[in-house]
Amino acid sequence: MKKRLLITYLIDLLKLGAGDRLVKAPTIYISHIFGLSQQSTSRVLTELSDLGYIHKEIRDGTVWVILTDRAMEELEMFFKYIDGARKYPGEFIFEGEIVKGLGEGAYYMSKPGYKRQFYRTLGYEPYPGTLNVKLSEPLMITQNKVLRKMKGIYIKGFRDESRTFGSVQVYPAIIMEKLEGAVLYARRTIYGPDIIELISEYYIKGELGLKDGDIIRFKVKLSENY
Amino acid sequence: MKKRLLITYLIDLLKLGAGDRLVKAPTIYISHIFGLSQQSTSRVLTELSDLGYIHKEIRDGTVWVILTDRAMEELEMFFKYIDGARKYPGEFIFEGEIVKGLGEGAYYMSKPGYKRQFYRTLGYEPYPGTLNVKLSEPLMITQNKVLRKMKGIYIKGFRDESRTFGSVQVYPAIIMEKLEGAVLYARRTIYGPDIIELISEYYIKGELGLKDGDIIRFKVKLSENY
DNA sequence: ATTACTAAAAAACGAGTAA
DNA sequence: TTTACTCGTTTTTTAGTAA
Repeated sequence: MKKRLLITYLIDLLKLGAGDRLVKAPTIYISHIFGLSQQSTSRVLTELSDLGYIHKEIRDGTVWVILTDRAMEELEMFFKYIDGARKYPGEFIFEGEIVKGLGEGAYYMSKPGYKRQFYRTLGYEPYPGTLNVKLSEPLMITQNKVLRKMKGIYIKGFRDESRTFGSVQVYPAIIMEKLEGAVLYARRTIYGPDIIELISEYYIKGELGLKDGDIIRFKVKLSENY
Repeated sequence: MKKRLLITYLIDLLKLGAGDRLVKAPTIYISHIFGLSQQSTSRVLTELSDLGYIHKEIRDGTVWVILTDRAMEELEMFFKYIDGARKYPGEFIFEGEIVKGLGEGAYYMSKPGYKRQFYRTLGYEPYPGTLNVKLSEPLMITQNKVLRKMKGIYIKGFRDESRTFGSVQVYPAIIMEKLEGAVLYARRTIYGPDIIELISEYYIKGELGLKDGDIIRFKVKLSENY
């Protein structure tokens, strides 16, 4: 069964008070909450138990359940997601750890072919270098994959004497609620979906007093154009 | 498709910012958020549109969506439910309008066969009369159906000279955060699931300064025994 | 590039029912 | 009373593909 559906059932059980104690949960009346038949309800509870989301036992022939820590973690993540959707609709908020890049960002950012286009679309020439952020939460990684697919501001690739440079996309971002910058996605990249790259007019770490290993937060607000 | 599942998709769209403006939502990348294939995503968006939850249009070959008022109402209800589950797990909070009953409550409540048992289980003899509350929100009505099924404190039926009196169940409740009382469910009742009956040691309306037509709130905390 | 139809496979569902 | 199995039916899903 799909996880997002399982979670809605966990919410129902949480509401019954199963978050911190065993509660009586006869399938025949839980079925009214779940909106399923008694049989399907039994099946769902068994599946939740098999997946380690609930502890289920039968006393005097009726089911009692309590949510596991695993379920509570899953619920917390879901609630966090919902809170974000309610409070900051249209915003992608990221949090991750600053990691050392390979230094190749500086090389690319200094190419006039990119610099001109950045100036035209973002209003400034970026500092020659990118800041790499390592995402660890699964939610962040999904968000990164999705944002990448959305095709923000398109920066065309070009070729100089020696080689070709691929196209990139950028999304204006606010870093640590202070500094303007942008998320940068290179068409061809060596990084996986757990790394996200930032650029700005200024040297980000210096400007914000941060160093490698520090936690950094930033948000991308989706514009009307993408 | 099940409503609870539809709502999770609406939350995803809300997060994208579709709550107040048309947002670009190409099925191929929305599919990453939904956790479905491109084809299923297309089908889900079509269904959401058919059900009146989103307005969907195609510009230059890609889908743009905006949530309808109907969807926002549905989401608000869901959020309210979740907030309740998080803040008051194990509690059933009711809100409804005080309505005039048929006066038959007073007759039943004055029967010694019931009075003795109420005293033993609730610790007091109830005021001879019941307060009828009319529930209008669908969530409240569902909650009422569920609570009724849960079998709280069991009060046995009995017979006197003339007739038999059916069994009832009660759940201790706190009325308007002040007055102790109980929800009463008669085994045989003439009321539908949109009416819920309250009893208390005192005359509830008098004690709380309420009259017919006023809004009343109360909560039932599920005990460890049911 | 998209969207979304068709068709076949997979998953979920509930009635009947045993324990 | 319960729970939960079997099994036939319905619903949901995705690959392939046309537009």
